[in-house]
Amino acid sequence: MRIGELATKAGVSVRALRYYEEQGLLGADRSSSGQRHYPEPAVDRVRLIQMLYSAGLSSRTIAELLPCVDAKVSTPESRARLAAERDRIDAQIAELTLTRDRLDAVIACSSSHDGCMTVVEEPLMEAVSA
Amino acid sequence: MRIGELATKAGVSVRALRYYEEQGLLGADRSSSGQRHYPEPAVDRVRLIQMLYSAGLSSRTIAELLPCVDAKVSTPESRARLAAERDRIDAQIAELTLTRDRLDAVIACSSSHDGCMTVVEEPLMEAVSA
DNA sequence: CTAGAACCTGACGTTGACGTCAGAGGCAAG
DNA sequence: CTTGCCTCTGACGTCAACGTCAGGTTCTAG
Repeated sequence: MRIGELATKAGVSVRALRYYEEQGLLGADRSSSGQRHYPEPAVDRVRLIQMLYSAGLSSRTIAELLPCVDAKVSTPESRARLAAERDRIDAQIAELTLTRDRLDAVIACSSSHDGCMTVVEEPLMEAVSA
Repeated sequence: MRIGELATKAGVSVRALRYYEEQGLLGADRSSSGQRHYPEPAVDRVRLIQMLYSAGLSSRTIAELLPCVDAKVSTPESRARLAAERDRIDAQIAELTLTRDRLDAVIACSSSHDGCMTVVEEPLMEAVSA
């Protein structure tokens, strides 16, 4: 498939796909006239790349991770790299959960205004700064 | 307290505090010579601002949310605004959880290489694109 | 064969949350 | 009073993940 079709199927822009190639995240066959051609699994690959981007990973980090994913090279380094990013995401989830609970507390307080702020705020902030 | 002390206590840069003021997130008293002076609760406020930033909210959104938090104005609009952002964060948590599970699957596969990729990949990706 | 859609390679523009530097003034200590 | 640290206001720099435009080629439908 050509780049436009892949972009549509994966839900990203054509520019993004060219950028992924530039960053070494996504290879492409070239026709004799220079046009990019992708195999079907490229759709899933692009979606995976998008998942990792939206998890806050940089192009460089993703470029380091992807070989571990598809080449299935099970070196101790690759596994450590994957586990490290997994842990980063876990930490991010924990932090977001705290933020959400903080907002929930504010909402609850705003729905029936009591002095609940002073009760909730302190331990929550300590947990975050820790 | 002056800006340097607040920056240290809240764990952000002096530049960041001035930027928060510029964005209307953090007020400050001024001495006759023009230096900023903050009350003690500013520390918690800055930490809250940081929480919201790291949850992916923009300055503008935070500026709209903060009055709902401290003024405790319980208008239906303010509650809707808070709830909307809470839901956004919830969605973000769900997406991150999927990404983490995806990485976990890759790690498990990499630790004992079987054909687990083809089993796990499909339903997981559908859930994401949905 | 020809119009229009899709593709190509540069290359500059955008956005947000600051970093950083310049130049000038303010403040407590010795 | 002066040394040294803190603070002030601009204002330009940065970085990543693209958006967008220019100028040219290629594919496809009628």
